[in-house]
Amino acid sequence: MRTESIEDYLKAIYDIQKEMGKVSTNSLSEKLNVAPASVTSMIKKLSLKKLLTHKRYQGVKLTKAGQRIALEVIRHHRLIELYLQEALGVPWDLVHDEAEKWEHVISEDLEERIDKKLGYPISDPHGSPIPKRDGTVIELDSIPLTDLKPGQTGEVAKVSDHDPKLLRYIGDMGLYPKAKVKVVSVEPFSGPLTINVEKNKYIIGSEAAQYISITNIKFSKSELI
Amino acid sequence: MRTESIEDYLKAIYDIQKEMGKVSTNSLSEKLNVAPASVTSMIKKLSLKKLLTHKRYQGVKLTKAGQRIALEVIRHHRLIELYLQEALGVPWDLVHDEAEKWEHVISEDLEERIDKKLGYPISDPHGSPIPKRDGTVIELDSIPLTDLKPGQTGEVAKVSDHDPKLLRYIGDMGLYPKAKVKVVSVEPFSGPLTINVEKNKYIIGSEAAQYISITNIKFSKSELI
DNA sequence: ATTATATTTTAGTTTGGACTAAAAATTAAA
DNA sequence: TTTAATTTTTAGTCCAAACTAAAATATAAT
Repeated sequence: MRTESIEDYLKAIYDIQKEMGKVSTNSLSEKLNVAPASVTSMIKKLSLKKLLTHKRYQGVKLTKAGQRIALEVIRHHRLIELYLQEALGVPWDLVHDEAEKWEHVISEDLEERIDKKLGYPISDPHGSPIPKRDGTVIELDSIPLTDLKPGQTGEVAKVSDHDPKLLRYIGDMGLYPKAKVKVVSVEPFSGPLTINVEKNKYIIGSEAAQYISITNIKFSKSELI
Repeated sequence: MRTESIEDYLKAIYDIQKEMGKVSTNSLSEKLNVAPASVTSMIKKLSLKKLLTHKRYQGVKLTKAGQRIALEVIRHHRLIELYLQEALGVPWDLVHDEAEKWEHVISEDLEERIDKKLGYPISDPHGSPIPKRDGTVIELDSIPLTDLKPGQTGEVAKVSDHDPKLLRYIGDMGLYPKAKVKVVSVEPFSGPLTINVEKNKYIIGSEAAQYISITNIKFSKSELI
């Protein structure tokens, strides 16, 4: 059977694999808010079902079948997020939590209708790509805002959607996907960054800035963007 | 806690209470597709939580608190059904199953948005009333199509949504809520009915006809409606 | 290399919600 | 009114998925 819990684990594994490469028991425990021992036993089960492989103390890796399911669920999630925003005006800091529950119960038929209504979109409100129904994804490469040097400009590729408060903060500065940013200065020792977002100047802590991914990076001589 | 299962029980109890008056262990078992023994133990739990009262061998009755939850879930369900039809074009025989799952996970906030988008509707695609957020419902009274005498006309009030195949059959005859019907003749011994639906003549078995509720019943001398 | 720390796994419980089989209570029929 | 049939409840299991506490393994530090 394919329970909600299994879907959550597979999705989490996919996410962590993407972000950090290695997927440890502990990282899953933290991401899913369950005890490490619970993760161990679920890993055992998923391994039996051939949805992942596991080398003790070396982490976990999705099989083709496991990745397939993960991407299906992620596709649900991201399509739903976008739909909630576009069709029902749900603010972007709330779409995640709503989608988190709906993603497990939507039918393929309804998903198809939503996809069509949205015009077969390729990314969600936070800039993450929406996997195709056949299980393909195009992850664009981008780097954290904190890695830009003063004078560099770029475009917001995506932002992390893990914390609504963070999203509201980011949104208030206009840092939506596609927004043009220029780094004016960076304080040392993981200090704050001074940035321009489409003409407006902001100061943002590195804590927050690391959750914003930038693409299309260039050098700009001009004062403006 | 308020689990999905608890919500399903309360909803089922409300429905049966409405349809048949008495809510027996067996009727719940049948409606929910679980063993009678399972019902007994759930009744015990719900009784402890003061969501219903129970007299052995005499059935079950929702308390105020229990009815409150039931109506909340039913409200979710019916709003979702209508939304799926109106906004996403889901055919009326499929909205029920989809809503059955979504109803348990939708937030109050999202429900409010949907309600607003639909213009605060009062009934779902099958003609059942949508409870208000404060827990009030107006159930219009109506009688089964099988109870009409030849020559009587009426208007479809609601149709049962328990079986998609039945809904498709009913829909093909145009028997949606508000449709005008005239009973031309009725065969004895629970035989088929000959009816006119907005100018078209059909023959329908009493099996199906009993699931169609009619309101606004009058006598018509004319051949037409 | 030995000790200390961190990570992961075992072992054993708990909880919710289902199940079967058998017993008890109620209602209907002879 | 005794028997038969129906309905409901007990008693005991099972399963998924979580938990805690303790043991085992791996990595880091002295």
